[in-house]
Amino acid sequence: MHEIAETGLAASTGKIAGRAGLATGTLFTYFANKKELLNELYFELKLDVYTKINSNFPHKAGLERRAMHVWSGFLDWSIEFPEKRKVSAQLNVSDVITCETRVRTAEARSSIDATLRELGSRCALGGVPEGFAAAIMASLQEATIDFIAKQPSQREELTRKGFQVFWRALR
Amino acid sequence: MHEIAETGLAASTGKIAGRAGLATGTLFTYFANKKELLNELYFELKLDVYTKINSNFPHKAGLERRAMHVWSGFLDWSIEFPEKRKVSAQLNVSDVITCETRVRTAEARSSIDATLRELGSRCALGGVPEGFAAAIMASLQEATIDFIAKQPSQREELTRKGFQVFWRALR
Amino acid sequence: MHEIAETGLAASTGKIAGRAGLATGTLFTYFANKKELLNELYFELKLDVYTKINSNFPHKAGLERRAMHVWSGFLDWSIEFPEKRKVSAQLNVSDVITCETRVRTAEARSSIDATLRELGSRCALGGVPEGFAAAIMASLQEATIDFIAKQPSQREELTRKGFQVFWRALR
Amino acid sequence: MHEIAETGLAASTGKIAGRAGLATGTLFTYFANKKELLNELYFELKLDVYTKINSNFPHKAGLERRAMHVWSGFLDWSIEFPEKRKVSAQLNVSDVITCETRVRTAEARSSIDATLRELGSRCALGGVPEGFAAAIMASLQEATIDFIAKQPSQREELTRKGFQVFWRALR
DNA sequence: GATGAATGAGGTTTCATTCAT
DNA sequence: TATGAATGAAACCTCATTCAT
Repeated sequence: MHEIAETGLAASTGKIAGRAGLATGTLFTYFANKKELLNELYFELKLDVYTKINSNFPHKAGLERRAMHVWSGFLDWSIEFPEKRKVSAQLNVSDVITCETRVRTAEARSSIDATLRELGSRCALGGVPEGFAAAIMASLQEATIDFIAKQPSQREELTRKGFQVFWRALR
Repeated sequence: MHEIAETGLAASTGKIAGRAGLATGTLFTYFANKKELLNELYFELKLDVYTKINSNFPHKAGLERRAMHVWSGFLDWSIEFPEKRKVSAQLNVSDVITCETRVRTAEARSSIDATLRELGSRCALGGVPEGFAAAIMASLQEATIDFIAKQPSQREELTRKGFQVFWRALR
Repeated sequence: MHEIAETGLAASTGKIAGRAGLATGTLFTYFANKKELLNELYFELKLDVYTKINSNFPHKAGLERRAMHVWSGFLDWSIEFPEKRKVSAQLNVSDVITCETRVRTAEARSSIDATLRELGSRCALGGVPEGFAAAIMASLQEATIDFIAKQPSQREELTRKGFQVFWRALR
Repeated sequence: MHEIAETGLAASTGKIAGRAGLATGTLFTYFANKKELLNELYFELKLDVYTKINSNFPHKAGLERRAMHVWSGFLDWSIEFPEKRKVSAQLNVSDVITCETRVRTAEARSSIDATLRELGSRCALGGVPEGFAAAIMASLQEATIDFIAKQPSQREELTRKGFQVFWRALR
């Protein structure tokens, strides 16, 4: 992850192995090839956020509180581990992530998905396609994080304002 | 652009030259190196949307009408020229676009920026940082386009709903 | 042998070990290196045919009968164990078989060599170099086996005709 | 060819390029990959013998003279260019030669094939499968060449005796 | 004796860029 | 200005062999 955060997805397998304290060839006793390594890394990173968000999820709270939990859970993680977020985002837009990996990560979302689905179905706009609410949250989060990265001092305020944008939009 | 849309940014200079009806070496009489070529391409693509949006801009209309113009201008362009949007997006997240290019593209935004700045300053949320409204619009557009790509028949409705999300959020 | 028959001499030591139910490293407690393993395999295979041919050798029969015994002994073995023949042939043309191994295999030929030497010395052509008759038999056998492989139904006839070619040539 | 004659088919593309006075990469402007290079080499070598044999072919002579022409044509070439023969033989038993290449080489045999087919059909043994005579000649040539390589002084005699073996066998 | 993770040299192939024509 | 063969560094990956357990 460190190597990719610095060099991008084009980071060579040799360098990646070196960073991990391994010889070039040793890498391939753990991963069949580079693509598999990247998919595994993506899965690990996604699992990391999802686990964090799921861990103290306010299952019994109202929709807004739950939505806010998802919102700030992802934002906090992104700010606490900027490398993780950066690499995760790069992998996400790349074309190396297979369908199987996407399915595997989706399976780990559980409560997050339930909340977003509920939001979508009770949306003020009337019927929106499955996943629209989730996509909007994700896109707004990306925008918000970029701003927090530029102005870390306003983190709290931007986190709140970003969520307001999201909440007002859908409710 | 065609070559990159098909192959990604890793498209070789040789193939790119071939597509353009040029010999490998001739490419480098027009561009000093690949990075410059990609930056120029990005600039051209951005100029393309911005010119289109600016061309019939309703300067005298109210804020909502102007915002809607920007919103649908970008969406229409994305749907009419999917390759342009795809390549533009790929270049945008890559690390080849230089600071200079970003400045150059920003300069071509004129009326668009004015509208979005106005929206930001008159935002219902109270003070938001410079550029926040623009970033939110861009991120919501990305999300909306992805959905339209999946369900082209609902293009009109999704365009409208997406804008509602945006408008309700900020006003 | 199985692994090499399928993959060729480039079969990796790891795969070979796996086929034999051994761990990668264990292979090297039995053979110092890959070359030694291949030489040993070649020797075993040659010993296998030679033992078979020698086992029921008609020592007291006439020259033609003895020659025919050698001829069909090798052909039968090749057809009964196609993998053995294939691997043996591959090793034979490769450059991994050492001089020592060739000597060791030659030593196991005993009666076969005696017969072929006799054939050479009583050859209708007058003096031919030591080993010429043996080489001719071997080469004709290769050709014959290739044809039997293509047309298994004519095995008997081709075996007979091949021997006729051989016998008429030298007598 | 020189590199492969010395090192075998495992000769690295880098070394092959170096021998030809080219940089590693330049090789791949002439051949798409190593396999194609080897196939092309095989074809060239085969074309070389066939052209030589066909060039002064005694079309009007009797069967024996024509057969002898083919026989000694190949033997002379093998002895004059031992590297060509060695590499050609190695390629022939390897599994890199494609079906297409085999067809292409076959097309260049013309008069040679006609002679061998005639020999097969007028064979003293009665019906033999298509190609049997050709296979027998090839195998006997291999054996003969190996002996000439060991005893170059007896080249003429061995060439003659080898052909006698062949002729007596089939007629 | 058996194990298998670790090693790193070496293999093939790609590609941005140059430069003589 | 146009060409495209030539370049060689660098990429990914394999594999014979070692050695601590």
